[in-house]
Amino acid sequence: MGHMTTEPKSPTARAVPAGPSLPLTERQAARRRRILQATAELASRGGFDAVQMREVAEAAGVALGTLYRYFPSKVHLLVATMQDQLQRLHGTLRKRPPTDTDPAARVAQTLMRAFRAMQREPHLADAMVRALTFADRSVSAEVDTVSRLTTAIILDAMGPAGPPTPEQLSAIRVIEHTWHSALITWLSGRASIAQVRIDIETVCRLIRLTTPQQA
Amino acid sequence: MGHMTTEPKSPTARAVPAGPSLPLTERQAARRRRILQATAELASRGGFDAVQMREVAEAAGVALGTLYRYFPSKVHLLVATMQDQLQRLHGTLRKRPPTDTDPAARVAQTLMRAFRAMQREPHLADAMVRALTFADRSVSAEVDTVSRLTTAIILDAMGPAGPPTPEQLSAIRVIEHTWHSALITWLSGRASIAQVRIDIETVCRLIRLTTPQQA
DNA sequence: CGCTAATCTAGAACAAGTTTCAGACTGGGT
DNA sequence: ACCCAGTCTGAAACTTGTTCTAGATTAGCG
Repeated sequence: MGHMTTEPKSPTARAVPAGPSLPLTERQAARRRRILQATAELASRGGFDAVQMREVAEAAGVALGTLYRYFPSKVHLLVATMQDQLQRLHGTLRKRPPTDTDPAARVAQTLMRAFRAMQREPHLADAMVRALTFADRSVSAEVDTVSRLTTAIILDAMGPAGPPTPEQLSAIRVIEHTWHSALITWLSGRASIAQVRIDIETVCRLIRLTTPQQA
Repeated sequence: MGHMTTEPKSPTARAVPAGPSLPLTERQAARRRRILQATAELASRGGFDAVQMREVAEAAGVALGTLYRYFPSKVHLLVATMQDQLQRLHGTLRKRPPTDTDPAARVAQTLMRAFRAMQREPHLADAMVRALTFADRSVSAEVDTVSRLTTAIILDAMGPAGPPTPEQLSAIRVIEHTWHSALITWLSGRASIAQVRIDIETVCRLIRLTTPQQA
């Protein structure tokens, strides 16, 4: 599996960062898109194991070395894919926000919607979630981005509140923990869909604890 | 990384199961012990990546093939190590149960004690927890054992209650989710020790919700 | 003791992630 | 049009998990 000892790249080594901060050539942006699409397709077919770097490279019409220049490891690649999918989901959710009046219920509703999306592509979900929890320090930044995206989605679901209190942020972190871990147990066949729903609903009660003020 | 397509072993292939159900020779039990110890030592030194199957085999004085007969994959090996360590921890905790009167606080206290144990061996914790969350269906049974052990520890901490209600079991599942996921974020450097404590304390409030009867 | 099946060992072989390298290609600046 | 630095390609090499094989060893049994 090669090493991966988070050492800073030597001064001459370059990388192709992800953010729109760096000016990518049109061809480069296209390459990146093709890579992510190939990854999602392979993942949808067979999950984590089916995403093989050589196959991704070939499917994207790119040399193996190039793939590694864009994404320094398989885990980076899959976490980037998750960013991509999450962004898409966020957009979808914005269009049809949850209907319930209770913030806790809205969050649960939103997460269940996301969960249903994953049920439609369980292999893809497997690849992304496994990568996410397997990621080591060298992927911190990228995983953090995913976490921030998830937080944003939950905050959106909670409704048009002002700045969240520290207590609410704790609750949200715990909800995210539960979300990821419940997904894992579902993906590895140790929990049913119903059980995941119960866990999500259970943890969402924490939100109620932090917003005791009633309408 | 080879395949791992959970196929039933051919009728002639044997495996050396773990449970005390199977009568292991003394030599075999010793081999198994040596393997687990070598694993823990290597893991303590350098975490998941430092546990290399060839090295484990050599350190345990066993052939590579034998190692694979006892533990069919690296993940199996590390999950078994976690079972081992958890059992040890459970014993230790039984001796000095938490002191607080509030069940929720007792659970939090217990988990923080476990967390402190992990802080003493962060690399070992890394190896075990990463294996646990990376495990796929072929390791379900073993991971489930770990989960049951964890549940037992939490139930112990909650105190001498009768059979837990379904609601309490949900809360416990959510606590376990949070526990695993919070560990992951700590191990990958995305959360501080303080933050893990807050998350644990936050999620433990769920217990209070399920035991409203006061003393 | 001597037999047989199961187990263990040493080592080669294979698979997939990762690294490396020499040469072709591209984009911008002159 | 020409040149340079940076990029991309194709292919080989290396690492580590996993599998396979042929031959020793061991455990139990008559």
